[in-house]
Amino acid sequence: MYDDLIMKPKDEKKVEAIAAAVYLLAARHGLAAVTLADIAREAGVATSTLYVYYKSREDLLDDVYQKAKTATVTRYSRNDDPAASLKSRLRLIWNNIVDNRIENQQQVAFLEQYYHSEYLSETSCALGQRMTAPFLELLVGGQKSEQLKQVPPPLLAATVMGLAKETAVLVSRGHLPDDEDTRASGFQICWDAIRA
Amino acid sequence: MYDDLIMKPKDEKKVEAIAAAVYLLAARHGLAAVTLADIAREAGVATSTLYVYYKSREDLLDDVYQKAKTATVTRYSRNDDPAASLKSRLRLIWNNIVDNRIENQQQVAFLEQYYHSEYLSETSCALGQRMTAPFLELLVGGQKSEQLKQVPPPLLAATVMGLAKETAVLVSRGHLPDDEDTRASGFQICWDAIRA
Amino acid sequence: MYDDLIMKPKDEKKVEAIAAAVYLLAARHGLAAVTLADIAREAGVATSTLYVYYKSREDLLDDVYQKAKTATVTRYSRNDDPAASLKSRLRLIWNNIVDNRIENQQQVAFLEQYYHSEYLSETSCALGQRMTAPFLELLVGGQKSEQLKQVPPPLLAATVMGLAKETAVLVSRGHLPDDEDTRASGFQICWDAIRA
Amino acid sequence: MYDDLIMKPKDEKKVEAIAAAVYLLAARHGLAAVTLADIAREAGVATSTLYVYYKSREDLLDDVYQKAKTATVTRYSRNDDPAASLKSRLRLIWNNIVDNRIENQQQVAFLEQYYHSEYLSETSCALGQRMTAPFLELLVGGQKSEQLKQVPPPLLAATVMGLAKETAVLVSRGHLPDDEDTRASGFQICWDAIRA
DNA sequence: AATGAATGAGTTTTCATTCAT
DNA sequence: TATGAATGAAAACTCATTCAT
Repeated sequence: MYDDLIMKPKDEKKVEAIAAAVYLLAARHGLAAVTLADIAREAGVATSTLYVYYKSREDLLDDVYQKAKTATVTRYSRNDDPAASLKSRLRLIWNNIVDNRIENQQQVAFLEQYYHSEYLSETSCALGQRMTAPFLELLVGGQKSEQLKQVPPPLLAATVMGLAKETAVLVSRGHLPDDEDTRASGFQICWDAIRA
Repeated sequence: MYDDLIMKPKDEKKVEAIAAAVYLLAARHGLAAVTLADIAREAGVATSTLYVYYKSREDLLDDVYQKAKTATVTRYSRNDDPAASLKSRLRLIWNNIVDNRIENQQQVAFLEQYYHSEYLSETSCALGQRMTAPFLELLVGGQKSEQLKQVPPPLLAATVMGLAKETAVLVSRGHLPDDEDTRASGFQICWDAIRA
Repeated sequence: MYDDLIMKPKDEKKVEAIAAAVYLLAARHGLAAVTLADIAREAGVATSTLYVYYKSREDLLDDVYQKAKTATVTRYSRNDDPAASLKSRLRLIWNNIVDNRIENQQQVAFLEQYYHSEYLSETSCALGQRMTAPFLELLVGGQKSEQLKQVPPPLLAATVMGLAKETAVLVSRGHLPDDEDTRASGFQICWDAIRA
Repeated sequence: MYDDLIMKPKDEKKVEAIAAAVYLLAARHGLAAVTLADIAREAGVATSTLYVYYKSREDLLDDVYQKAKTATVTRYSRNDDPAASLKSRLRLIWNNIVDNRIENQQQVAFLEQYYHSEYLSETSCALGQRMTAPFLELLVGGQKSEQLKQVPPPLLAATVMGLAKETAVLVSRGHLPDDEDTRASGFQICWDAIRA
């Protein structure tokens, strides 16, 4: 009965309003409690309008997830200068991750909940890996120049991202101030963790 | 130990079966998709029987959360020897955290989802902080003896736990082998991260 | 997620009330216009109760169809005496069909609409053929004794059933009186149609 | 010819495409399952375009019904020669009915479902009777010349039409071959049924 | 005339919770 | 204590219809 798996997003503004509504509501009430009626109300459209853009609730959330994931990973490498030193580049990336977590709390809250709550579509799953490939290459380069520990590269990557996340969470919850000291301490920990 | 949230915990076996069902289903299908009917079926009781043990769905999940959280945190300090060196004690704790994540994946999956998806009851929230207090004290002691970095203690705690988590996730997903090398590299990273 | 294809009818009275509601509403408003809320109201239960008995609207209608079809075909051979003459037996069957159509108009109305409106489940489809087998044998017997025309037996069966239906429809619509004359004329036409 | 039910029948091709879509979809999925979106897609127009031609869904179906009904009844008397013998004329009509049912299965499927499923508009209802009037007159003529049974004329009409339908259904379903024998047997049954 | 987009008013379906036994 | 059955409230989803372009 249905032709296409994904419907054409017609009005980009509405699609973005829908995504923003999902982020907000997931962060505020928890993804499990977010209904299509909530999303529609927050996005300023009728519930049935959501079905003009998406075939089902699952489709909607999956698309929003992909949008958010792409945006997030893109922010990780913002202002990255390939000519800079390894430590400088990692500091920038680490800061980008912390910034992203703090500035886009709602998006991050949604991403983490959706990641757990439903089996991601294969497309979404592959997406994550594709985006982190350049980051892995940077780390491998650091290992070759013997600046970083000779451990499995995914462990290095997980260390950087995990530590950035922990710092950001502490800041978001008010356990740490969002200042230069926090950034300095946080990255020092990160750098000491991975350097050779 | 038991407050009024739990109504008539006569049959401990049933309570455990219910908790086990919740862990399994949350890990398999995502907590948001777990219905009381699912839990009852998996636990081998009738749906209405759940109300013999709990006042509501929220109560049930909250109790299961507290059980899991307590068990988890308890495992963190298993075999801890207060007389041992700081590094030894942290290595043991780090390994305990990794072990717990690998051996009790379903429980951990539930804990993380529940933590995100709904506002924890105050009781549950306080629980987490109470359990980690001794760990924080250990770290503060390490700072006083100048073995650890002079940064806010929560940052040290988050570092240890975050890094243990990252290692365990890589192992669980098959990206790293579950062997001595992994443990050695993982803890080396952790120790370098926090040591002065 | 679901265990059984067909749920166990728990309260036979309710199942019958549901079926009766479907017959009544299908006859009154047309099957396409019958909603689950209508059925529930007419049957004196809550809408959600329908889902205690059936997995979906389709399942419900399919089960009601099978019930009605079985009941109908059973009525066709009511009081049939295998020892009676061919003509007597056919007259009885023909009358039974006419009676059924007149007395169970609602059921018949539902059967005809459901037959058209949705692709019947294979089970339902097979049912029809199984029930008419004895009738076909009777006709074949009549051909062997050269009392009936030597034409394909399904054509004889369709003739008897089709003519009984036409008579019943004329009576139901008030175009013919429901009396002995009508029965006599009607069966005379039928007998002349098939006799050798 | 056109009343106010039809709004702007400018493009006859589109109107025909719409009707064809209705026949096809009603036969394939059942009339109850046919949505305006389905019809539009099958007819190659936008859904809202249907409202250029019709005021509502009901109007659309009613118009399509009238078209189909007229076409069908017209086919019944195709090549009818008022000068021919009664039996010849009835044989022709009987064959025309069988032909129509076999050749226009989709149209017939739609007609029967629409006839059952919704109360026909008065116009549509009257149409059916108007079309069959000449046929009734032919039968009454046959009774006057004592060639046909002295029974209520509607019974004779129903007999002829009902038997033609049954034969056609058996052929359509593959239970009978579409050959001369089938036609001969079929009409023999019909003629024996009604002749005096 | 033709249509893509939007929607209100419904429909089916789900599920936590209650209740009689 | 345990449960099968029932249900109200709310969820997802559908679709005929409207409207700006």
